Amino acid sequence: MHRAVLAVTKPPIPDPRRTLTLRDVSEASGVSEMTVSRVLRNRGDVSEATREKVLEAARSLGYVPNKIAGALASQRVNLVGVIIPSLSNMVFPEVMTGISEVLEDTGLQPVVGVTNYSPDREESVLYEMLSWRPSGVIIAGLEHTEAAQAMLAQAGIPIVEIMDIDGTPVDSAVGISHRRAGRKMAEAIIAAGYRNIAFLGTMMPYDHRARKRLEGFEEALAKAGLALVDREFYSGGSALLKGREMTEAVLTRSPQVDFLYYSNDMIGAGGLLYCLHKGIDVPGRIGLAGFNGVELLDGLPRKLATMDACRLEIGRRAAEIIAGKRPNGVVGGEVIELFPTLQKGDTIRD
Amino acid sequence: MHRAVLAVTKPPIPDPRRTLTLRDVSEASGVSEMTVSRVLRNRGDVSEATREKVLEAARSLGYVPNKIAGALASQRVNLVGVIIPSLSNMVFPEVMTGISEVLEDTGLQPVVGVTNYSPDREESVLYEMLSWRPSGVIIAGLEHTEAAQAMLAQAGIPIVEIMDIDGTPVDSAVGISHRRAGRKMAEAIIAAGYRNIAFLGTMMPYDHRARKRLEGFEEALAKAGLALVDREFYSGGSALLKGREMTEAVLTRSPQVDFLYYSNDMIGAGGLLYCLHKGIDVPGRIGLAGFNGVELLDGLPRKLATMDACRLEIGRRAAEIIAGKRPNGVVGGEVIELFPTLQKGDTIRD
DNA sequence: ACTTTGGCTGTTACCGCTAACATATCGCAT
DNA sequence: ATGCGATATGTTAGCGGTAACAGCCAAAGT
Repeated sequence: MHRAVLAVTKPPIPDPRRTLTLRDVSEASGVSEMTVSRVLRNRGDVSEATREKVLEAARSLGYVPNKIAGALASQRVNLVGVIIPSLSNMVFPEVMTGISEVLEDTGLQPVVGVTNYSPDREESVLYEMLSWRPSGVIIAGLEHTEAAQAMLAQAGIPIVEIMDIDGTPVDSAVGISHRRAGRKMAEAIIAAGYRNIAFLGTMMPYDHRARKRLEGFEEALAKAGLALVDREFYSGGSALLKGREMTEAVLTRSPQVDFLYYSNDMIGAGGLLYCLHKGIDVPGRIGLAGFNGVELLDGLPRKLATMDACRLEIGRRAAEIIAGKRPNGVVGGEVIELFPTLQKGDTIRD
Repeated sequence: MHRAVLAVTKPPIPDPRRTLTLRDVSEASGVSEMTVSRVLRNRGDVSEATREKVLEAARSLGYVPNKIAGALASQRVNLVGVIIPSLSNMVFPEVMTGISEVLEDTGLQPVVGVTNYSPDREESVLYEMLSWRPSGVIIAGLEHTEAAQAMLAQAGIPIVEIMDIDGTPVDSAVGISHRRAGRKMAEAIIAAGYRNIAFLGTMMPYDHRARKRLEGFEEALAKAGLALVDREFYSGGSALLKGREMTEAVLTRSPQVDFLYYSNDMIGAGGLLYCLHKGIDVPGRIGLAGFNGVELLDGLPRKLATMDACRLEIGRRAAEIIAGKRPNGVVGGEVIELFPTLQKGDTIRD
């Protein structure tokens, strides 16, 4: 009834607060909705005169196209889901930078989801994202819940698992081998003559990459007939402060320790500041190393030994895969391994 | 033609890679699409038996609802646009945490856009976001391009401008007065007896909040008959390192300086490390202060004076406004001022 | 003059889901 | 039985765009 009336008598006072549609622009400019659509998307041939007219109308009305409708009709969504564990350490923002850089001129747009290292949260974030039918998904790590794995496999879009390649990806993967990274660091430390080595790191049960680094590290120690002398874990709080506290704890408990291997640069920096403050000879009496190569370290009084995680490059490569910028083997399923370089800094003796 | 055929003969071998729709679940479970829809959204009465049947079917098929279609049909989108300048300093991630916390149990989901402090980029990010018809927008700062202002005003959804309240918001605002913050810091510094004060900060022409802090700061200096003795700006690079370098530059150029006011904690920390390294008496010979209250500072050898920017709280309050969790004055247009507290730390003498 | 061509614009039928309403079903008081 | 309310399920008509195709018309070809 209501509608029937409407169909005959146009609503005389169109609610000014109602959101605009193509029809409004179409009426304002005297062409069909289709033509307006074409103008606004720069698609198909439209005469210059019409184009001007339409753009002017759209501008003056303040029309913002409805991508929801557009996406539904065209079955195309210019969104790329990016699922990462955290934003509060320096590592993922840098990955994001790499992703954005590449996506910038592809018309694709990253949408970030944060999981706080929780597999369940990851699963639900993923579900939420997939329900918006993105053009691709970039997700940190190779470990996911079974359901998440299934969703990724079923999604029918390119999936890139990033950061880590020690495992089997669902589709494509870009990252480094954390096991190898741990191993290499251990080898360098041993080569420098340190023998009483301690590990200090996060306790988070789901930080698989830190775990793998430690595994690789211990593996290499074992091969040299060594074992960790001590270990200390933390969770939450200011990483810099934790590094300081843990270092004190370890050095008090195990005075024979001559090397401290940290699972990330931030706690490593805390440890370094502590040692310097205590007047400990670094790297003579004690050596230190972290992981990541965060920019922050450049400002420290002494450069912490670390290993670059190739974060920017990982972001770039992952985005390139999603954007289809590569020798198209339609199947996907590409694994790109990057190789971090060891930076000895000033905290491992030569 | 093609379609006519389809209408009669169901496609016999449904492409296994085609994405599933409600219809698939409906057929698999023998009820109407509408009932499936109801089950999956927990809306309306559905018998327990049917519910089970449907959920089982959906699960076994691996069905993921299409929110695009859902949003279009229901005219409801559970997304909140969050537009911020950067992710690579600690401040916005913390705001995000506050936002996520509150949104968590409202069914709303934050979607982040990053502008890199570029007004044009902000405008286009905003346009992009609005085209997805979010339920609300949280955007950093009060300064936007004219077009962006217009879009925000027209959008017909709650808008919250955050971080800053020195200006006129489009709708609601949650933040602190950076002018007042600068003023208060100056007053504390003067009260402590420092007289030869230098400013070290970012050069970014669009960091309006840093600018306002400096304005407030100088205002208070002027009131006490003082003026900045020196100033130094930077852009890009590792903030910690820049802080170190700038500090060296200033102290070399203006040896009479007895206080260094930094526009953020990160460069302040760099300056502090430099001074300690040089054996300068802090806060006796030279005092230092930053801004933000970042967690990082807890790990420093000495606590830098700073002023908390209430980031977490800002995020929370903004999200609450969007979520409608407050004495509903439908009009919106609420301004919430938060008051940062001065933390003198160990770098301003008593 | 009569097609042909190609540029420009309009028409139609959906995209996958949900609001609103219609209908069926059942138990139970009357 | 009859009617009624409450519960459970189905039907219809879009949401606001776009793909695909159809139509129109002036310039060009023969």
